[in-house]
Amino acid sequence: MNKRFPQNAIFAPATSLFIPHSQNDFFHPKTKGFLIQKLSESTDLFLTKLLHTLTLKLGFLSDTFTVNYIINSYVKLREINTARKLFDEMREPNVISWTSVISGYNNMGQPQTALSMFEEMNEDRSVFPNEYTFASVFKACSALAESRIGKNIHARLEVSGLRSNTVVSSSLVDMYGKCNDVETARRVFDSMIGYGRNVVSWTSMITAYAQNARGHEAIELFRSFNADSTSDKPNQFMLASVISACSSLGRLQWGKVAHGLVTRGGYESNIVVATSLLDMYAKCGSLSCAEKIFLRIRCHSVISYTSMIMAKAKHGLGEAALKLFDEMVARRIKPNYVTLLGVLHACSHSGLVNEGLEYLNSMAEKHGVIPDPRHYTCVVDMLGRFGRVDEAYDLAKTIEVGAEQGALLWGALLSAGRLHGRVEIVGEASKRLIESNQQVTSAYVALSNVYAMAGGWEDSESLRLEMKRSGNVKERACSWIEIKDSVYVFHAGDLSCDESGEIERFLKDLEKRMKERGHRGSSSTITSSSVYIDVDEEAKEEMVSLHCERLALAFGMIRLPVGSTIRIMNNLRMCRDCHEAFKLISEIVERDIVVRDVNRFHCFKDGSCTCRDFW
DNA sequence: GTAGGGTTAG
Repeated sequence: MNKRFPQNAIFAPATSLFIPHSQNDFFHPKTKGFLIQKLSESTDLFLTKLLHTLTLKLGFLSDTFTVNYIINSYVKLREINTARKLFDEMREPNVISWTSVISGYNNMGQPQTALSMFEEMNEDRSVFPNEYTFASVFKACSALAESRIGKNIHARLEVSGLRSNTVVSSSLVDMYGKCNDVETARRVFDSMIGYGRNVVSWTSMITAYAQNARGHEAIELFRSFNADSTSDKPNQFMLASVISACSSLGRLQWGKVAHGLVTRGGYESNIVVATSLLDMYAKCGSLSCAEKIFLRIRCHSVISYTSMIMAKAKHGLGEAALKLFDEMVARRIKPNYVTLLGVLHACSHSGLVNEGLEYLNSMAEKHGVIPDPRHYTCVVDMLGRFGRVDEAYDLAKTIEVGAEQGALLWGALLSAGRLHGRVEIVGEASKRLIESNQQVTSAYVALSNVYAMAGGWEDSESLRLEMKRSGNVKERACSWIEIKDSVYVFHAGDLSCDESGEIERFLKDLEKRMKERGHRGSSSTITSSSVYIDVDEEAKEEMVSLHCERLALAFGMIRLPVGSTIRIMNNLRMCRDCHEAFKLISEIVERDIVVRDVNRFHCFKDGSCTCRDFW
């Protein structure tokens, strides 16, 4: 029998390492080192299995230290079941064995199992979680967005005395952020000042703000990070979050500064960063810049395609969005439910109603995405916008939804009913909305109006009183526009700006041009404020809000000639029957951006920003 | 000397 190890590829490069030559050598301490080294390097399942077998033959399977390496090798290769089996066979798993498997479940997208293992570990009594374990467990809680469990484990962490650890605390900040408890996230973040924060801690907190619609605080914190002399430089994780905050705020200037930082940091080729940039440009109104970013992405993902499809859909370019979807499928990038939402939005916002229905009916079979209530809501909205209210209602009735999504579904139908003067549908949708218990003011107002119209004045009055008692009062709607580096806010109903006469003339001109292009007028066409007489309260507010968006646009365009800085914010969106207006506006704005950006893009005083090349 | 945290579309 040949006592030597076979001279194959596994052993060949290891000349500097110990190579066993005799039976006794198998048990030489260096053999273990050799196995461990190979296990930690392995990126191949066959090799790991071979090393696993070798470990068994050499009698090292009872050695916790060595087995941990095998477990981790399987975890890296995403063979979680094999790792778990090996773990279950261990005589004395230590905290590292437990943590490795918990982390493995996290990596496989099985946070629930990760948490079950953590509970099992706590029952064991012979082994105790450490900082590594807590960090992994909070990551599982983040993935589940389950604050009840997270808080419970946080309490255990405090008792354990392991909280003064940057990694554990950062994972806590992230966990609270993902559970929408931003205040607690901030408290943990503030408490970290005693033992140090790093770029990950800051990113966790910035992300907590960015993902909870608190973009201004995200940007403010990013500024503090940059001002803090002990901080590192922002990296791709932080920049992606910051750019996302700029998108949600529609602040193009800030987004461009972040783009400059991306360029300077060398992160432009990072797919996540690039996707966040394209989304930012699209949401800040610049579809052409978004497209430039998109075309520069070398290795596309489902998210980059979905973002671009969404961008085109929101800008009223339905057919272009659908073309992009075809391209994506042809490139074998598998669409997911968000992509299909984008496709349906594209149909909805461009009047491609039959195409939209076709996508809904074939998406499961053709793309393996089963339509969920969000897709149906989108189609209900689409049918409603284009007057097919009965079909919308019939479809809505067949959909089983939870309260939150139900509010969106019936809200869409409520709008449709109101838009097309269908009192009975408004009544039904309002009732369903109120039943959903989602504090939707519009439902109370609409139902109250339905009662009033039917002569049920007492019912109407009591409903309004109930609304006031419950404090169910909607925030005042507003629109805003960024001009140079200032933001102008327009509140619904506030038509008092100095230029109102000029704006009025501009709107009339715009309306005329829309008519020339064959646009059909409707209740939400650009009009003067006088049309609001005899419109119900809620509809009036909605219309004023839409009107103000146009005021904002008009304001920017009248005040500033082409070539100066105009920026439309992300709440500029397609609304019913206004495609033509939107196209006109987009044309003007897009042209303006190009002129402006070629000449005026400065990110840094030192001139080191290469972003100019981009333009 | 083995295990841990942060990013993008909706």
